[in-house]
Amino acid sequence: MSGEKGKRERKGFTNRELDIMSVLWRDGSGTVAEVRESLGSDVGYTTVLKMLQIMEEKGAVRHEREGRAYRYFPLVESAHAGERALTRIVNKIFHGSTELLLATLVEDRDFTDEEIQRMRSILDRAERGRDDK
Amino acid sequence: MSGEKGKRERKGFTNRELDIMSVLWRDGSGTVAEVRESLGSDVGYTTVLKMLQIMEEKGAVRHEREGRAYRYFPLVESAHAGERALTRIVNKIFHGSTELLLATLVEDRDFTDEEIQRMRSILDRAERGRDDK
DNA sequence: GCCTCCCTACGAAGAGCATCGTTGACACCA
DNA sequence: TGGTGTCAACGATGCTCTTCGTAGGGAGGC
Repeated sequence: MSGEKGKRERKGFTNRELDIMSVLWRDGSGTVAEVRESLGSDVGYTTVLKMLQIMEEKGAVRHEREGRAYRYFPLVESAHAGERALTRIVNKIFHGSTELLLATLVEDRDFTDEEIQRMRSILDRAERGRDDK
Repeated sequence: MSGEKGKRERKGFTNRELDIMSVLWRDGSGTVAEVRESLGSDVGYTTVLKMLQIMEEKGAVRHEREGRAYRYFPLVESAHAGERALTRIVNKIFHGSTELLLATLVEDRDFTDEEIQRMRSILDRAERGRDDK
């Protein structure tokens, strides 16, 4: 059994954890007060602090001292979290069909010509990328 | 606003609930024994039964008698659950950018020419669909 | 010095999740 | 008719999530 990374195996974020990570990903970092502010503040200061402490234990964030306060930084990358979440959804909800996911994604959403063009480009790059291998 | 609509507000599925819904979506329906079989892992019969009973309370499934057993049917549609899950991911992880989600989705995945072509078609239809409005 | 903020640390509490043991009903059959 | 197997109902348990109250420490004002 591998000495995997001492602590907990990352299993995905809980709802609240995801709220907090979302803020850190967007802003790059945040103090407890800043994160709390961004959350919309129907949540107590010590609650946010506690969550960040637990998330640090789990290896999702780290902190640096900044004056008397701590500044928290995300350690898990959003792309990685997204990949994990998407894989789960594809498998559990769309029976492994990425196409079905894409169809659901674009349904009920409106895009501009530019957005659709950029999405086509993403598919083009994927195609070429595969060929390059 | 007396609102609150009596029943539980659907808040998304838990991990185990999603495992079970996935089986019901795939097969259309299932008895406790069938679902348990499909889950493969080492989960007890009464555990599956209990989960299904709770999910029925929450309005996610219903059951019909079949001989001495119950047959469970999904009430929530997979497309709806998928839409909800995707919205959450787009907002929390990809900052509202569907394009970023798509880029992550196709990255690290290999597709055949046919799959990519079909995904392009999905975008085409989305474009025409918008124009029709 | 002492008071008032602002910060972290600690622990507890309530709710929800996931699991299973036990019980009782019923049917089949030897 | 009594044993065996399959089923739902119910309650309990241990764990995680989320929340916050309270305590303690230091900086700055008066």
